[in-house]
Amino acid sequence: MAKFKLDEIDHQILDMLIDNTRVPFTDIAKKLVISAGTVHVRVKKMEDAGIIKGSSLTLDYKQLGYSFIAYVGVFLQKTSQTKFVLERINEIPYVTVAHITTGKFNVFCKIRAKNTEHAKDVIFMIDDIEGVYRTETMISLEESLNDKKRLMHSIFNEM
Amino acid sequence: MAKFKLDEIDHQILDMLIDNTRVPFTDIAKKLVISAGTVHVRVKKMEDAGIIKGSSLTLDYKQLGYSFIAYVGVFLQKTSQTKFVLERINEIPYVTVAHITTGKFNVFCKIRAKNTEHAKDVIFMIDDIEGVYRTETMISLEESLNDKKRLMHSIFNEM
DNA sequence: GGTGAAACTTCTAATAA
DNA sequence: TTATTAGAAGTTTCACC
Repeated sequence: MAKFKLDEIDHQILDMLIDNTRVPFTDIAKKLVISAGTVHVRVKKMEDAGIIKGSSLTLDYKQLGYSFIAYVGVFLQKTSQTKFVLERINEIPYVTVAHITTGKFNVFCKIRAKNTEHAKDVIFMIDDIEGVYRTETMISLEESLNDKKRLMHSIFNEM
Repeated sequence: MAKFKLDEIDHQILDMLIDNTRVPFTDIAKKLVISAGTVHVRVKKMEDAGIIKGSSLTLDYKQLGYSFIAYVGVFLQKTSQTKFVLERINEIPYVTVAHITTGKFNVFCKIRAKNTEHAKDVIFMIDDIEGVYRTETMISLEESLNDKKRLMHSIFNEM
């Protein structure tokens, strides 16, 4: 993970790919007035450097029947159990992301479920993990994802 | 957004694309023993139906100098201001996702910042929004993302 | 629905600058 | 480092199952 300095061309390439990973390199090349070979080399370099960790689809989970989102704060009996509990939590597929946090909770995670009934099952799974003392749930009534592009622009414009 | 029934082939296609959106359709076709044309048509159909909302790169934000993650709970003076405040919050590029929630907070969001100093600025931006009464921050010491594939498998295996 | 092949487009690696 | 190039590979359409 060597420190890697991105230049303006790299930013522009990421800028096009972050919205649509299947944009042809020839399109990127045309827009940036460079060759497709250069785009290819640069993307490869960013992949090798680990800046680009991968690519993924954005699916409509609502349409797949998963419209329930909640955050679950987890209290542990002992802080030393954090790693163990985190691992168990990450085994639950309905947990999309988990954190070790400062503040009142030891672990904090986001879950995605079908409905309240299903969410209850998921929360009980968490409650049942050895070392978990108590959980506190916060239900999302509406989620708004912010465009990754905007964060990227902020990052680039100050580098 | 017509109800759209995915079959086993669709699942397999998504399964391959979710890990790497640039997998050639010919590779998918080979693996599923169907023609590349079929893969193409099916992906297009899922895009048209909105199941596939898009594709995006996974970047290493740590390497880009953004290693700070926190969740910020927002208390409002009046619940009626929720929509307005949510919009203002979403204008901040360092906010990656925001929710309207039940429970103690009115709005709950995730932020990504360079460091504690920068996070302070971001939190102050939120505090400064008209209608925001108070915020409460929870700092992530460690984040572990769960594999999307696992949620997808759970979704598919029960449909 | 799906196929297979044709026509077209894109990728990639080697070479040259 | 970047550009060019050419052969390999991938995409997309379409006539036909």
